Parts: sequence; C-alpha cells; structure tokens
Amino acid sequence: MEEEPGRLLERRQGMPDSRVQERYDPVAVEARWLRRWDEEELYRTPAPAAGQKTFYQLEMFPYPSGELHMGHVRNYSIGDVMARFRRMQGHAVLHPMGFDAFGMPAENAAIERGVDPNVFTERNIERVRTQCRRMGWSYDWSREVVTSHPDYYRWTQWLFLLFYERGLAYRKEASVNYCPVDETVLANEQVEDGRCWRCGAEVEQRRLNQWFFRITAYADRLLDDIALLDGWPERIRLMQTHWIGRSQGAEVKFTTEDGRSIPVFTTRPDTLFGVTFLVLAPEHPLVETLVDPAHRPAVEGLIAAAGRLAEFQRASEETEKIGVPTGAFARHPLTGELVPILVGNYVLMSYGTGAVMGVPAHDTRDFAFARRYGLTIRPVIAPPPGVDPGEGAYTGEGVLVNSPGFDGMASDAARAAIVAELEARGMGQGRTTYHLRDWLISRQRYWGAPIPMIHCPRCDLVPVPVEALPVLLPPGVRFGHGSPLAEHEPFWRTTCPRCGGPARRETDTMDTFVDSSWYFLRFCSPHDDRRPFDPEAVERYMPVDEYVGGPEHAVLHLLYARFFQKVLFDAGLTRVTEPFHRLFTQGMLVQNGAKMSKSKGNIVSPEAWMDRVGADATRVHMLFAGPPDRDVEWVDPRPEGAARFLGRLWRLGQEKSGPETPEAARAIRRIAAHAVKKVTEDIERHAFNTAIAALMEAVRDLLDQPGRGPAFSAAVRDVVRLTAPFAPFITEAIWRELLGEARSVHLASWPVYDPEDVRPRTSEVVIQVNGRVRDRIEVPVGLASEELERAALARERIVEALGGRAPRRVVVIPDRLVNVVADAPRP
RNA sequence: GCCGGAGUGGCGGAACUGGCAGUCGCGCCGCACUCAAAAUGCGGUGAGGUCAACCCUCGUGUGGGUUCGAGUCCCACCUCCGGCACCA
Repeated sequence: MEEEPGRLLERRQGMPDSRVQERYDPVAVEARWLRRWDEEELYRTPAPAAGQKTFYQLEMFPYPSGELHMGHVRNYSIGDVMARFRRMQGHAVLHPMGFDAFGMPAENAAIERGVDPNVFTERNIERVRTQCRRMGWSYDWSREVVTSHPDYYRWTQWLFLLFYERGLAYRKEASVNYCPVDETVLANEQVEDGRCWRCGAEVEQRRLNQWFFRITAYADRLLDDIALLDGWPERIRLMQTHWIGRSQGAEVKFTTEDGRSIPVFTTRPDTLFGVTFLVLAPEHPLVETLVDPAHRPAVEGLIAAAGRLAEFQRASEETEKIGVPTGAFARHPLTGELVPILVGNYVLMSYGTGAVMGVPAHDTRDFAFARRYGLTIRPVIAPPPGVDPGEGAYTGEGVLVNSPGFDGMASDAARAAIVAELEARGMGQGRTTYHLRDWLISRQRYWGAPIPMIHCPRCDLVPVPVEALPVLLPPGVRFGHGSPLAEHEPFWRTTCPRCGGPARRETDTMDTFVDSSWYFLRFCSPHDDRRPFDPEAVERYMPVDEYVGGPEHAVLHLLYARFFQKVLFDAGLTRVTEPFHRLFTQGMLVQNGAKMSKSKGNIVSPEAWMDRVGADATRVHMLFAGPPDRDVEWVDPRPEGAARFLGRLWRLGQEKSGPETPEAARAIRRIAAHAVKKVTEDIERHAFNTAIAALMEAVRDLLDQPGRGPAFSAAVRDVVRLTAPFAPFITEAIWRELLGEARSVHLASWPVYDPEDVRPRTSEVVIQVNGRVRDRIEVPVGLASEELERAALARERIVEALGGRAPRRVVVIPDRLVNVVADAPRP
C-alpha cells in the first residue's frame, strides 16, 4: 500500500509478458488489507441514508473456547458472504459479533488449574477475536458484546427483574444432580452413567429451591406464531412444534374411597369406561396417605429407587416399568366402580397431573402393565369394520362399546360427549397440556450472571433495586467445594433493601441461555448505559433479517429467544414480536459419521490453513465443499483447489489491455453476464458451492478469450466484484492495487447484467430415438416444432438409427429436444 | 417407536418446473516448463465392449409402477444421519 495504485498499473502495463508477473502472496496481502480496513473503519455500521434499507445479518455468537474450529469457519463465512452481498446491494448492514462468555469451561479451568475465570475468558476472547479478524469476516467490532462483562450482565439482571415483576420468574423445589464428593451441582452433560464426570462418585438427586422462567405461560403464542416464521426451515419449525407439544384432552376427577380427588389427564376420554386401574407418580402427594401398611414397604422401595434416578433417566424406555399396588381404590367418576390405585415408576409428576388412568385395552403401556400385574383388560372401542384390533392394545379410533350411555358413538364424538357429561357432573373438564416445561434457569455455579434477588428473614424475597445493578461477581472466591458464591460470605452478606435488616443474597447464577436470549437486541445499541436496548435502534434493525447458526439450537436457544422477545413486547419495550425473520441452519462437519469436535480430537485448525493458503482460500474452500445447509463429510480436504482458483483470478486482474474484436467482445460480455446472473441467484438461495463453480468457469473462460479491450476490462471488474463476498482480501487487492480503484471493492455496487447478453441466439437440440440420444443439432432459438421435427428426421444419423422403421410418434420440445419413437428393432 | 433429512464416478459434489447424468473441484494419468523436483500451465479421466477411431451396451441404494422420456413423480423396501422418545 506504499505504492500508488496508478503507478502499479503503469508498471504492470510495461511488463513484457504475462508469464513473468508476480505471484500472489496471500499472507502478505491479507495482513496488509486487514490493517488498511482497520484504518478506514471499513466495516463500521453506517448510519442509514434517507430511504436506505437496513439489513441485520447475524450469526450465532460463539463460546470463546480459545480456538476457532472449521465449524465456526463455515458458519461465519456463510454469514459474511450474505453481509457483504447485502452491503454491495446497497443496504445499510448491521453485522455484529460478540462472545457468549459465561459457562462451565472457565469455571472448570479455575477448579483444575487455579486460573481466574475472568482472566481465562478474556485471554480466550482475545485469541478468538484475532482469529475472526484474520478470517476477514466483516464485523463491526465497535459493537462487540461480551455476556460476562458487567455492562452486559447488568442488563441481563435487569431483564430478570422485569420477568420477576411480571410473575414470569419464580422459585420452586426441583431435583438437581448433585455430587456429594465435589459438593456441587452438576449439569446433565456432566453426569456419565450416573456418576460425576470428574471424581466418579455416584450422583445424587437433591431437591433444592430453583429459579424458573414461566415459559409455559407463552406456550400457545410460541406455538401459534410458528406459523409466522415462513423464513425458517420447516424442519426447525416442526421441532419447535413437537417440543412445545400441545395436546388436547381432559382432566378427569377420580375420587378415593374417603372422598379425596385424584385428577388424571387423558387425551382419550372416549376410553374412560375402559379404565381398570390408576397409576400415580412416586412423588405424587397422595401416595403417602393412600398406601396401606401392608403395601408400604414395597411402595417405599419403589419411591427410593425412582428417586435415585434423574427424571431424564427415568423417562427412558430402557427403564423397566414397575408398579406397586397401594392397597387403596378409586371411584370411577361415571360408573362409580372401584379400581385399584398403583404407584408406577413410569408416571412423571411433571406432566399432566402426575396420575394416569389405566386403559389396558387401548394403550400399549397400560396393556403391558396390566399383563404383568394381572389387571383387568376391558375393551371399549371397537375398531372400524375390516380393521384387525391385533394382539395387544388397540390404540386407534373406532366405535364405543361397553360404555353405558355412549355405545355406538364414534371416538371423536364420544370424546366431546364424555367431557360434556363430566363437566355436567363436576367430575372433570376439557384441558390442554404441553410437553414444554418451565425453564430452570438457576445454576449453583460462579461463572454466570448472579440472580439479583435478596432473601430477607422478615420480608422474604426482595428484588435488588435496579439502581443497585449490576450485582457484581466477586473476585477471589474458592472453587471446587460447593457453590463458590454461597461459600463466599462477603458476597452474600448484605442488608435488605426493604427493611434494612441483615439479609442474604441469592447465590445462584443464571443459565447461559438467558444471556444469549437477548444479545441480538443489545447489538442494536451496544453502549447504551441507561437501558438494555434503545427502542429506536431496535426498531431500525430488528427483526434480524437473516440469522445463521447450527440446527443444534433448534429448540433451546431459538425458543428462548422467541420467548424473550414476546415478553419484551408485552412489557411495551419493543414492537417486534419475533426476533428472527429468516433462519438459515448450516450443516455439521462430520467425519466417519460422527460430528467433528474437540473431544473427538479430529479438529483441523483454521490457522494452519490461513498460514498455508490464506484466509481467502480457506473461506472459498469451506463454502465450495458442499451445500451449506447439508452436513459435509470431512475427508482429506485440500484447499489447494481454491488457492489455484484465486491464483487464476489474480492473473486475470493482471492481464494487460489490448485489442478486442466485436465478436470477442460479445463472447466476453456473455461470459460476464452469465456469471452475474448465476452468482446473484445462487447467493440469494445460499448455493455458494455452485456460485463458486460459476466463478471458476468465468475466470477460466475469460482467460481463454482473445480480446483484452473495454469489454474484457468490464468483465474483470464484474468477476472481481462477484468474488468479493467469498474472498474479500484478494478481490480488494486486485480492485485497488491492480485495477486502480480508489474506493473499496466491498463498497462497490453489485454488478448487473444486460439480459440481452445472456439470451442465446441458437440452441443445441438433442435428438433421441426411443429415448436414446443419437444426434444433436444447432438451430436458431424459437425454431418451430414442425421445422425442428423435419430437420431431425432428415439427419443421417437418425435415419440410420431408425433403420427403415417408420416413426410412430415424434415428441418435440422446442429449443431442447426431439424424441423419435419407433417400434423396437427386430433382433 | 414417532418426526425430519440423505443415498449419484476413486472422493466432495452438480443437474431450474420430468428432457444430453456427472458442471466445478480434489485425486489420479499424460504432456509442457526444469539439470531435477516443487510450483504453475495444458490435455485426459463413470464402468464395460476384438477402445486405434467413430460407435455400442450398462449406469443415480433395492424392487416394482406411471411416461415418448425418470436421479427427479408414485408404491413397497434397505442403509446412513439428525431430532424427540414411557407426554398419559
């Protein structure tokens, strides 16, 4: 950059032969332009000009593990192509990046190596940021947000308080995985075969008071608004639909002999007359009082066994379905019949009412259960004629039998009728339940945003006043024994903001998914120190126009973020109801059928590639490897092909001008126009692999062309601009150093083409005989069918292939194909 | 078990609404440049058939079907990947 572009151009033109030009040196060029872009603040988010459209391009921000991997390279390169493409199309692009910096690795490093989590995290962020910059991703780093910085988590805490005020944050007792040796709570992924991942001790289930977000209050809206997400992959929408899992049914009230009610939830009230037993969850509050002395030991044994397992383990089909009678009986709400009450390990307290009615004739689980324990099986649904009820339970629909008052009714009608009858008698009502549970957000850990609440012996739970935020993480805590904050008295000892008396701070921190549920809003006004986000800025950029990330976040992050957005909407803080307009999920990198990850040791360092072939070639290779939404098989990848392509592009940029015939000019214009059309359409549909293939062809064909005049020069400018989103460094170097442009190629306008240039004048028509290609002819575009047919039948090769047989039929598709159908030749 | 997705050369992959299967790239082979190698450039490369040539046959997971014509549409199945999984 020390040399003036014009001088370079002069020197280039003085060169005697294109063979002796300088070779492209990616490492030097990339370093040079990285520096220059910084000086120019090229990627700073522009203030939108009057009437200019904004475009919010976002990729899921990473956990700063210290080392970027190829999955990140793919993810962020996809987003960067889109950001650069939109920028060149004239949008005011917001393309930010930050770090999801709270979480376990930092705390584990503290436990294992005594490194301060904050130091550890900052060091990793530094390294990842440097790698991101080297990759040439066009982020506006002045907007960087880091979730572990107090000026961010202050607002995470503020939002917690908002949720609390709105009744959406609450405390209740719940089971957690607890390691008695390490005296700490474990996340599910830290439990391996029921043992602590670090010390191998058997993990216990402890019931502790935990904080929850009431996401179930938004279940219906989260479900119904999936219909609005037409820019999302169908797959993800389905996954969310299933995750929320709305099911319509009824709550039916059975009663114990002494008159206490046991509500059960069922989706099949039409089978109500087939109930021959009830099963309660081991944790069901009535179990304790129902069980008679003779059955007590067995019941307690089952409860103890169930209690040892975490719910997610119990809810697995491998676990044997065990049931134990309580000795008590329940009265059927419509028939008054007495049915035995059992306790079963397969009934979950957290779904429905924690009790189920057993209909063995029409439910597979109940059937197996009844068989095993010798319970009555009473069919009440007759399958439609011609349908075999089969060996086990018949779970389909049909006509009611053995159901006094409802016999002969079809299942769907009977469901409504029976619910109506139950309602009339006060024995039940229609009810909807959800698979979705409330979101457990508290973590008994240090490296997260502290939950801003205070426990006062007199006033109970008191929120930290917003003026007192942030509740800072204290330095100098002790790791490895229990919750670091709970063990750190200077942190928790405080006074009640309400009564001024001595009080104790909440020592739980928030799930990191809370941090990432609103970061996209923070990016709109990252430095606002008066509120989490500036509504005006949010109005300008939100919703995110395109969000790129992995499908592994289909239900957690993407659902939580939607939940937050709706709560903020209800609180009047924004008018946006859905955060992500369009979602693009990229495929994984797989090796031998397994996802590539650090733990499998099969990661390839992007830095090694950058040193070898440069960031541009690394980007191009990753995008060229296959369609970005599909998994890509990582078999001996060689970025050299991409590097060669860029080398040829460099050569193209160095071609000196010369003469150009009109025919050559036309051919050149055609090549360029084709490329512009194809690449533009392909980027729009995220087909980067074929866009790059088209660019490779264009570069090859242009180098082959004899002309080096104005058309050639224009074509080179087109191709360089088309390549800019993929390979930002080399295109910038060609644009400014070789072509002498003053302004960055990344601020140049996206090329357009003249449709006239891609309109073919002749077309090659394939001629088939009985579906086999036998000849092809070049004809003027639009040649009439009759003419085409005549021309085809006149061809020597066709006459030969027909061998004297008369065409039975001739199919003509103008400009494409003629198929002559004849009887099969005699052998 | 349920719900998604995918099976195409040695490899990654291409093929718009049914119309030339295999764009582009990797690898491999040959040639040029070189004292030589690397790098680079040029050419070839699905399988088979008295391949020298034109040419012919076969070929998109398997088996059927629709059609003048199927990688593409329909039916049945196989394999792999992802998600959910006692949800009452």
